[in-house]
Amino acid sequence: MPELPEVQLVVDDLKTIEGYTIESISLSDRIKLSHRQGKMAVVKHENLQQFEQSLIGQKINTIERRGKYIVMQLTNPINDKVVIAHLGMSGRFEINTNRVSSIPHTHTTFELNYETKTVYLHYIDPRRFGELRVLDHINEFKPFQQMAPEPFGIEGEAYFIDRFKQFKLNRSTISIKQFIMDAENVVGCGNIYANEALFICRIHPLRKVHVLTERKMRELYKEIVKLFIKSIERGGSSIHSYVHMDGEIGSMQDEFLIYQKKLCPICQKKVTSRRINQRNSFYCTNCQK
DNA sequence: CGATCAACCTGGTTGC
DNA sequence: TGCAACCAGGTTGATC
Ligand SMILES: [Zn+2]
Repeated sequence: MPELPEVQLVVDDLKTIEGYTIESISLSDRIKLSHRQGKMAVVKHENLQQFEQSLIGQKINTIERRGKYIVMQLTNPINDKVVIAHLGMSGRFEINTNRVSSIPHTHTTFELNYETKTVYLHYIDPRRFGELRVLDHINEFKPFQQMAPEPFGIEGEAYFIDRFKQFKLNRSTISIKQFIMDAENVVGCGNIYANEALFICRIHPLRKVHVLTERKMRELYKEIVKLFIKSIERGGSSIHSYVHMDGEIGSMQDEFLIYQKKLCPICQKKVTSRRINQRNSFYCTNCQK
């Protein structure tokens, strides 16, 4: 499910539980088994009991997005905490009044109270690539330390261009696709939006970053942000799982120009599909240089 | 440094 | 039709 727009939509839905207090937590047998085997699926904490104990009694203060991560600031009179969640490839949340989820692969259920209301927050993740962590402070989380600014703020573009200049100076030979999928350059750009943005800007995904111009890089950055906004407006891309917690799906997948396409929408020639850095890339060798 | 692969997983789609 | 092979919005760490 998850590139920046999809994560943003999840966060928007999760905001309904801001102000709720965590009463109890239950974990799936799958998670418990995984931990017994020393694999730590989904719950990235050495000790499951500690994980639960550190959350019970905490009030959910705010829920925000940072890159593709979901950040929940928790507060209680003794020690505040922060939950950092990532949806991996197939993770999603659902909020309802069912104490026990009927959905397969529900791995974590939080019982939440607000005054007289009780709701349940379920985390569902068939592939279990997602992550739930509890930390004392957000600064402890390594991936945030080197992460580029948020793309909807004003610093994003300047940061992106600074990074580009550094790579150029260092004679870096990495490809442009690799560059834009690196959260240290721009956050939230996954495989789909990387393919789409490069096609729209007519840049070949294997083009070396150092041969591109600053002008072209600014254009590319703006296109990525534009795609993010367009996607959020359309409710995100829904391919393998739902985006919205009410089961509604997005329609951004109908707007794809190159991702998983057979023919180029510009010249009608056959689209090339090739694995680059473990991800499938779609591009037109005629239109993208 | 950078590209590639493996690991972590299940389920839907494709192709023989 | 049946079933195996292949593929999927991600991230990290090892290897070459
Ligand atoms: Zn073309």
